[in-house]
Amino acid sequence: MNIGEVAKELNLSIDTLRYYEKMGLIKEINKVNGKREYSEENIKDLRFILCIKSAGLSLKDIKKFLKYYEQGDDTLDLRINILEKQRTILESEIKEKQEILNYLNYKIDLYEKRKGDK
Amino acid sequence: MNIGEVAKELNLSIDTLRYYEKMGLIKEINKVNGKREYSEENIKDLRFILCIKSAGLSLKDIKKFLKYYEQGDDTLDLRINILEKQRTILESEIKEKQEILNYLNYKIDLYEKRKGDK
DNA sequence: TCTTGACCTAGAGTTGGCTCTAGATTATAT
DNA sequence: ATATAATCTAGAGCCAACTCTAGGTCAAGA
Repeated sequence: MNIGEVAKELNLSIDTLRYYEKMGLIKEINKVNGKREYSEENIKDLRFILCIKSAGLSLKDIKKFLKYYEQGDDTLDLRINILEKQRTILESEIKEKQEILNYLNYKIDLYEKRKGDK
Repeated sequence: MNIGEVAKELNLSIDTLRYYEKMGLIKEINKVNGKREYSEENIKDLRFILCIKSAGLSLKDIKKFLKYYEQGDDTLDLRINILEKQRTILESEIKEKQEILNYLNYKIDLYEKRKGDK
């Protein structure tokens, strides 16, 4: 599969695919006549990345996660650590946004009342 | 009040104060011997900015909001619009993060189980 | 007088995750 | 032979909201 097909298949941009490779998220793609030729395994790797990415991990954490993943089951705890750290971050982001939302609702209410008073 | 005192009082950095001024969020601060001298009104304006900022508005939206604010009660609806748009954004961010969190919990569960199996 | 510390400016750098640009190469269709 | 489309590279640009840098001014204290 060439890069354009992979991009379409995975719903990523071509630039993003090259970017992930440059960042070392995936190993260097084999090239034929200077053009990337993605193997099934490459695609599987990319799908896995998108999967952990959907847990909200940064590319940096994804890279760390993959490194541990390659090292096998001895690193399960390390991988769990990454996910739990991410959970903590997400929980506090949600809490913060919820508080902002409450405040915003309060403000909107005030404005609506003032509008009624006019 | 000089800039350092204001920064301490409002818990902002000096750079941020100058930045807000440069961005046109607040009017130009009066200078004495080339140094900013903040009036009580300047501080009140800044507090108001921080107040709407805590509703999660971008600086761009804050600026728009302030512009309407100055124009008086005729712009109440316009201001409400800004706040409601922000509410919509916040709600969908929370929802999205909640979904990511659910997925993350699911992943962590899987990993914990695998750990138990080992 | 000299040093310290707070302030000044314009403009560059930071962050993450892309996205775009310019110029080159290659394969395919006419 | 040539036009088109897809690919390649290195490196710049984008976004927001700051943050930092370099080099300069200024007033007060020892």
